[in-house]
Amino acid sequence: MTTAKPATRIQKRNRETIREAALDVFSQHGFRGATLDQIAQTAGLSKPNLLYYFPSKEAIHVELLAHLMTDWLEPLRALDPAGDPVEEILAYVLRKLDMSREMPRESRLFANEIVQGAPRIMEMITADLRPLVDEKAAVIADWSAAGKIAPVDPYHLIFSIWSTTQHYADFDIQVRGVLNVQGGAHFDDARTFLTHLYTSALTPQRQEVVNH
Amino acid sequence: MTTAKPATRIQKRNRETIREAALDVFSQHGFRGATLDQIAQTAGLSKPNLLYYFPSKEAIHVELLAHLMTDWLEPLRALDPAGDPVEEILAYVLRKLDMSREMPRESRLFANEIVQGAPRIMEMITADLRPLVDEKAAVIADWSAAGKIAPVDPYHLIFSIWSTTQHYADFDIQVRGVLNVQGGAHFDDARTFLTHLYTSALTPQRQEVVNH
DNA sequence: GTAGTTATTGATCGTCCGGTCAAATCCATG
DNA sequence: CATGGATTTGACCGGACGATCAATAACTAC
Repeated sequence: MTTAKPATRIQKRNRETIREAALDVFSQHGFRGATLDQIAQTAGLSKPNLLYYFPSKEAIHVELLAHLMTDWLEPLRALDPAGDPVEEILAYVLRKLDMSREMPRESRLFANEIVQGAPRIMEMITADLRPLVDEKAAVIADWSAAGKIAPVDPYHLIFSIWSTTQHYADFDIQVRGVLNVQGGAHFDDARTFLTHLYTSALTPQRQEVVNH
Repeated sequence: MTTAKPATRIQKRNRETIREAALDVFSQHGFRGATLDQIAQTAGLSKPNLLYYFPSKEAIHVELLAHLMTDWLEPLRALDPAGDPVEEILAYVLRKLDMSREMPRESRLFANEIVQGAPRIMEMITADLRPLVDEKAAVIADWSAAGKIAPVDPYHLIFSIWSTTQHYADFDIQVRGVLNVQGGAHFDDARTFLTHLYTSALTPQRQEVVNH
């Protein structure tokens, strides 16, 4: 085609600045609650200048969601069918928990969108998320059938992992309100708890005969 | 004071109609995303008529949140220190799951608010929620110490119960997108899974000596 | 039925917000 | 340092939205 985008040095810098600011604002207020003025001010640019780099408010939002979906699915993608079942799932849990601590804005961006019916990313869910979950759920189902982990519904297991880990990002304000803490110290306790929760739920009953 | 509120028959009916409509709209679009016109249309009233019964958009929202907080805490309040520990906690889990199926709008209303930093209900969290959680966490901690349930962090146990159950209401659209289902049949699978999850996590290791 | 209160609404106000545009400024290249 | 494209911005537009108000309609009590 006739597409030709040299992509200036200034363009790269400003588009990234805008993405960063938009992530801040969108994750905090949701799509409708965020304003271009807020994003512009956070980015240190003027409002018309935002719209010089992105065609619309929605375009910024969609780009953010699309760009982040990849990172978001990476931990599940990394679940290795050849690895030790309990270890693999536990590694997935803890990786997700780490992401809640390190990328709470991204988590909240998705949470905002999905709670409100995912009007702008439903397509991504069925096109990208579902196939991946199907694939990994099959792996987990195989592990269950082989007696390598306790028999569990793999889909609901995955749902529970998403919810328990993302809770610390999405409901951060509530967690802090209840625990009355400021920093991130409670993530260690969460780690310990979730390790216990999933270890006991997944470890097969007849542990003594596993290695025979 | 000089407060005197006879509360007309029409007032009762219309205020309730408005609350119902507002719950619909706020839970679906969040506070900022909802408009008075939407609420008015859903309620079958004119916009000025809404504002005859409530002083402002925010007043409707706040009243909803305050009114629902009580219902929301009831299941945890019902956790009986004198009951069988595992049964009590499991009953709490399943009650919360039922509420996600039967009251998804209420769940999403809170989710929307909390994800965005709980600007309008932070006070309720520290004033109502925290004391109750503290009280029940102490009960659970006692059960742990007495060896009646496995040793777990009571706060993070409660967080996990909130997140796993409310997930089916708040992230409903994602759950349906992944499972490719329409009705509510998956709630049975969720029930089975969560029963397994919390039974295995809470049952003490040395089960044989429990009754002696 | 009529007086007085309660309820309803069309019209309108002021503000906010997404988006546009023309003019001005910046900047890389010859 | 001149030229042409890239970048930036002040001013503005049009629609949406929360809220107000005066006027009308409906209802209640006597």
